Amino acid sequence: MIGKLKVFNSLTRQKEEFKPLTPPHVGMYVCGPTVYSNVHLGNVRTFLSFDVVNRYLRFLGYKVRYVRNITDVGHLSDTGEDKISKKAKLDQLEPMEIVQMYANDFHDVMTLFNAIPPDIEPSAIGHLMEQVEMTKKLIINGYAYESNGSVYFDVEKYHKENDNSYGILSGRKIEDLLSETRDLDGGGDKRSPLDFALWKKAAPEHIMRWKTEWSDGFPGWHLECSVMSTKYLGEEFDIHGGGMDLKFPHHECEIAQNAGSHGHGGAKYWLHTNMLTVNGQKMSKSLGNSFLPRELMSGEHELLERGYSPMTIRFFMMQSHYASTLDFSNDALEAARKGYIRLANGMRLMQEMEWQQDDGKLNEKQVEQIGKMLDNLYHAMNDDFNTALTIGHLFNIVKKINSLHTGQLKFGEVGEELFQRMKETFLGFAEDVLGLKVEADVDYKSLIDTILGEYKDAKFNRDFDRVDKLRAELKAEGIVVKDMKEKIEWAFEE
RNA sequence: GGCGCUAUGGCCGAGCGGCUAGGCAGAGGUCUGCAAAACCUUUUACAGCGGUUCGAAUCCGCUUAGCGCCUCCA
Repeated sequence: MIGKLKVFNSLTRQKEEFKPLTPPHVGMYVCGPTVYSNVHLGNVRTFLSFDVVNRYLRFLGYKVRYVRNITDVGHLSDTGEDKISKKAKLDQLEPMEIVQMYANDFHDVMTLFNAIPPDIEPSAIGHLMEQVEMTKKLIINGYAYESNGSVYFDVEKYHKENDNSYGILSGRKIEDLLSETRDLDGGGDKRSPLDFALWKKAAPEHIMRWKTEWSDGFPGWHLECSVMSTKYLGEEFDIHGGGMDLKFPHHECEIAQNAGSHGHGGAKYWLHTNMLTVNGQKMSKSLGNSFLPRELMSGEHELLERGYSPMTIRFFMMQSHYASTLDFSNDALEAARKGYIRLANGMRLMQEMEWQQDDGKLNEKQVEQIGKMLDNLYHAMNDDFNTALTIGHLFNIVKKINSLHTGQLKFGEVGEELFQRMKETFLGFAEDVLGLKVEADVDYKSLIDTILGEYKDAKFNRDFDRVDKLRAELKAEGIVVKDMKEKIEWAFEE
């Protein structure tokens, strides 16, 4: 390994050296989507950011257990209804149909963007028992109380008895919160407006409900992440990630639940990704400015001039740091598209390029320069996963690749050993770490048509050797040419 | 109102005390049957006003503009 990995820890608000609790193992939990609708690009950005974190840790040799949940219950909308059941009612479907539909969509989208799936993808409903258990434990420990069939977390009591630690993550002061809370959804059952639900009694019309000793109800949103991270990663684990907007109250409450039930706050390092913006404003479903991945790819959106491929979008996102906001615009996307083509061409050349001895003599200056460029890739990623800088360094290497390709730089000047290292490192960072791949952005149908045009000309000229050759070459690719009376057709070989 | 963040060249976007970021766009050149690509060179910067320092996009203060969280949100 070259240098040390440093991460910006939201908990301490500092960049810290990353030291796993039990190396070489790393436990990472990321808050996944609530599957009540299609994921939008903002969601995608967060998951792609953590995809790179996961990839880089593995690249460095860590054995990562990556857990990312699916929220299928407990997440309430502003009207106080469960998001899933609300959508189910609207579409006249079973809540689980909604869950399945959008979870499938989410997975499809992440696959398109070449994200590595998590090792465990637990769902909230699948862990109801555990949630009930944790709620009981919190009651026993005195940090939760039952009120009218619901169970709430006693924030102030927890705060007093645990070093005033409510607000430790988000930097909020409990007094400020108290003086400014707005009391929504008739929380008359709560002792304090700061308290949050662990278990909620279901209204009669509520479809998703389970029987417990407290009531027919459903679990609170914050609880699932505490339960599932603890179950699969332990009471203490390495990394917890999520979008900035989850920092408060969601993650703050998670810490409180963890500490309240077993004495440990959960993760050692908290990583938060920043928002994707459109014209300077946060992309969100509620603001109505969100883009669906599909819209971006097809270009069917009023703000878009054309469609962009998944890798172009991935590249575009990697060009900024995960903790900075990233603004979406046609110009930025178009620049990314061209930039990505340049990088992809470099990747393609590098994949195919093999060492060859030529008349070049080892050039100290080149060797040093290239060696430094390769080290820089590590330095950039080690610095809190700086993918933007990494890409900058990759482009510098692309110049060298192109020069080798055109012969402006001789292989001999680089030397075999460095060349092999260059190939391995360059492709390692581009493909394995950043998760970029060369996409065949070529319309194979028009390619076939071009070849068939040749075929037709050759036939017209009675150049049957050429005709036979073209037909054989296409057949080798699994395509049969069919000479019809009026035209020439093709089909996949059966 | 509280807490926090950001302002970099035509566009995007790194850097966060001295060392060419990078991409896109623009200009010139090399190469080339043409075109493209590639390579080389090059023009536009650090919101404003003060301060700290031998030296500041980079640290501190103020001003201005914008954003986020505080309420569902990745």
